[in-house]
Amino acid sequence: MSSENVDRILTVIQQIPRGKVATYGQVARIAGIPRNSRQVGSVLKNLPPRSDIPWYRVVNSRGEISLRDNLQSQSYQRTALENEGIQFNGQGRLSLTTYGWEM
DNA sequence: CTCGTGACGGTAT
DNA sequence: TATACCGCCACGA
Repeated sequence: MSSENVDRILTVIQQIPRGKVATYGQVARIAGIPRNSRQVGSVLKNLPPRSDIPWYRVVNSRGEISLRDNLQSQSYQRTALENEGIQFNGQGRLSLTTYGWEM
């Protein structure tokens, strides 16, 4: 993938305000690569551990954390979001009211 | 070059 | 609600 797209994807994610979340699809569209949300996940996956990119503010279209494996990162993401006031329901999904960024 | 894979998403059934 | 496909495309085998 062109570093161009990678840069745009990261730039978009950095625009997500604290306490709000965006979906992979939204990030992809805004970054200029509609229907290619897989690339967003791919980029985040390759982020260096110490990155200052708020990757945890990116969730899937169903409002869930998309880290099937790695329970470590999974709980880290959930905690990070809850620390920003974002709430989860009993099914591990976000309350719809927590969206608010370009929906 | 071909294939399988995947932090995804939309539509159809 | 759940399962099945399909589109999309970078990446590595």
